[in-house]
Amino acid sequence: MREAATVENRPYHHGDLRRALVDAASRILENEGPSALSLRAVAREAGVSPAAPYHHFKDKGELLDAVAHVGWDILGEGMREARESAADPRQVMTEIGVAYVQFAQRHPALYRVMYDASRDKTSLPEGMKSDQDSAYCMVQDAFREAAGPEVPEIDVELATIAAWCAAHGLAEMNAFHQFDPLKAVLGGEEQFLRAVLSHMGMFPHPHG
Amino acid sequence: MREAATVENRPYHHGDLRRALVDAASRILENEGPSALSLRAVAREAGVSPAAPYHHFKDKGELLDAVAHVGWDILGEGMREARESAADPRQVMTEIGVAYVQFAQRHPALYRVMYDASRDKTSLPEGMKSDQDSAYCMVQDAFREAAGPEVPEIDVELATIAAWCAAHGLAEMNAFHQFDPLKAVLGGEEQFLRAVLSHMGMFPHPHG
DNA sequence: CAGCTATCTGAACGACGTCAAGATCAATCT
DNA sequence: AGATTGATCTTGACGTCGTTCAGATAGCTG
Repeated sequence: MREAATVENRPYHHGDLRRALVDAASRILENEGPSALSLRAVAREAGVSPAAPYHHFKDKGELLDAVAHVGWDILGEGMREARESAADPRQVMTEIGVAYVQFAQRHPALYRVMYDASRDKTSLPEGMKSDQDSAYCMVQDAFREAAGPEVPEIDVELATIAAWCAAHGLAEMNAFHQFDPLKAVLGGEEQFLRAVLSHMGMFPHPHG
Repeated sequence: MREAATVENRPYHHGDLRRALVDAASRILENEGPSALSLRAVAREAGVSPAAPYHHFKDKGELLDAVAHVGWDILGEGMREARESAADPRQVMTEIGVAYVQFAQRHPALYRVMYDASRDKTSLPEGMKSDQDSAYCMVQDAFREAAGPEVPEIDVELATIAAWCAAHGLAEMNAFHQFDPLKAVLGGEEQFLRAVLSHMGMFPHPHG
């Protein structure tokens, strides 16, 4: 019978420390922000010594990769839901975009870790490349479907990249309190997001 | 007669340490990357003790703010040049966009510092807010001019935000080696940038 | 049961951001 | 001129960090 993760009668061997560390890191990230996310703090939160994580991760970066991995999982799930909740198929892209940006807004620190993990790396770590690809392919498929077979593949590719970049940019800007006054004028976060997205070429808007 | 900045007959008082520190920080950022940018390393590079910077900056963050400040200066200059080099006024936006993304591509670490400096801050530091605003207003004016007087101001605002976010997203993605294979196919960085920008609604493209 | 290997601890190292106390020097006041 | 003041810089220290290594512990295999 396995307990939660924090602290109990602490057997010498934890049993599932790897998962516990990732959970602890996510918790710290959410509650205290990225500046509090040290390896030692994670170990502390998980109730083990500062050196324990090194038996499950090569270094701090590899832990963050694992955290990023679950981030991509959650984001992918949100995008999938958004795609299937779209009434008009012409609006699939917009709904996916909203879901994407809202994810970044709800988990700003995690979102940042996800991109930091893939930055400055010549080759992405094993699982993450495929996670990222799966989300990317979702957008690509939506474009291919909306465009029809006569549109050349290179344009589908470029449109996907354009949409991804635009969403990423909006996500970063929006997640870190820019544009706050304008949000008030437009009546809320989501209104604002949809308004901006509707000004980007690849996110069709409902009313004309 | 003032010498360069690194190391010489080192008088006890430096004379212009503040500027020397910012220069040293920029140099480290460019040559060794953001992970090497510690306060101590900056002091070392400037030839002073680790505590010396604290007489010119409240903490490390304030030094980075100063570095970001010069970054916005350089970026603003590049955007200004791009605006004036645009032949067709309908393409001003595109040229500014290219200049923006190319700046991030040439100074990836600096670009990151510029946005890190404005993140997680309830109120932006003195000079930076105005620097950022001046660049932002440049884009806004370009849109207002291109749109004409019958377009409501709120749409100009939203289009500006949309363009800014899109450019920022492309800048981040492009600066950190994603999409490398596609660049090869399209025949170079700038070709790629223009192709992606042309798929974003607010950057008009020349050929049709 | 003995031994092997994976897992975890404890202690240590160098680097970091930051601070307090003292040294040094430029400018100002008398 | 000489004394004083305030800004600038150094020295030394504190606590935290990432990381390593030798040794303790415990689950697994024979």
